[in-house]
Amino acid sequence: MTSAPTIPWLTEKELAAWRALLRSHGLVSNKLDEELAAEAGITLADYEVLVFLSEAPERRLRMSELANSVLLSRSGLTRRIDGLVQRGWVDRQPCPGDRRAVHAVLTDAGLERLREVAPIHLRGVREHVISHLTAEDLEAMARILTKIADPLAGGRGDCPGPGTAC
Amino acid sequence: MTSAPTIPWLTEKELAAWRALLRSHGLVSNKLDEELAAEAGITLADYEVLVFLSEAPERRLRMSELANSVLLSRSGLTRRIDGLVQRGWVDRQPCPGDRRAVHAVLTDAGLERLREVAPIHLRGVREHVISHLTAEDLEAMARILTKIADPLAGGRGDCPGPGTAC
DNA sequence: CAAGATTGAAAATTCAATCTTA
DNA sequence: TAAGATTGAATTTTCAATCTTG
Repeated sequence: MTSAPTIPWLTEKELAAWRALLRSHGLVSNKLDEELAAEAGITLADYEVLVFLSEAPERRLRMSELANSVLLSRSGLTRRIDGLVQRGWVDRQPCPGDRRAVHAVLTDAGLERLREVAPIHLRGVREHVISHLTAEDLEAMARILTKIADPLAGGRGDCPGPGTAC
Repeated sequence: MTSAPTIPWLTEKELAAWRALLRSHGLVSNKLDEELAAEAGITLADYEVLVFLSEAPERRLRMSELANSVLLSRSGLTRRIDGLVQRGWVDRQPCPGDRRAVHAVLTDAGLERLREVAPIHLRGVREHVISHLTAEDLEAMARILTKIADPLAGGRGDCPGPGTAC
């Protein structure tokens, strides 16, 4: 075997770990989305928007920040918020201090809806993810996957943090 | 605090592990897709189809099986294959023994293209995933995420296996 | 009638262009 | 001029209906 141009392949174990990430995420997401649609009439994507807003200070976030959080393009988020506004779960408000920006705000009705739906989603997470793992597994999983995610999160963590203008 | 109807929340650690899965997958996928598009002019989604076919016996898979593998609806796969056929990387062939079924077959040109593109993708996987982890991390990651994925994979594993008709 | 695949219509997402404000 | 958000056009994905074969 003459030495071919070295291709930087991965070892079996590296490949297995990477593919397990793809596979587990895909299967769990599909399942949770399916269950949420069937039992609560809401998309996992919409649900996630409500969750992020509910945990933000004053239940509000700039469109751009929210788009980053839910891993969606800005125009994609614009349309997703359109739908949530129509259903009365989110409100659009001008951002005081920067008139270019817009805040998406979780309404009382949106929070109410989230409270109704959350138990269904969380049951799914427990059933399809948590229930298979030990406490040690959970700690390792969070630690390992955080090491992967952090370097890609634009340098700093995910949260806008107190330094964010407006 | 009067005992409210018990909502089955998750603990902090459970939530952290679950969210780390969502976040790491999303960030890595976006990054790899971006890099592949920029440097190789191919979508991560298309790339994955080529990979699955290249690893299948005789480089061929039934449309349904392939759709399951890449987590896409049947009609979605039909259209994805349309594109790959147009570019000459995949061929459609009747399935001998079951005339309802169709095989997607990786062409020589498709295999060639895959060989060109793989190094770019694998470099990304190494850079954004593997490089942050120890050997123990990799083993734990594969073990844990497999425990999550397996129960959702329709009972048996992922591979069609030798028992598959046709 | 059920299974496998495809098609047309609808929904979701992205890209490029636009509009407003910093 | 750049940043933030939105819009129209194009792409991608899904749903329901259809067509063919078991």
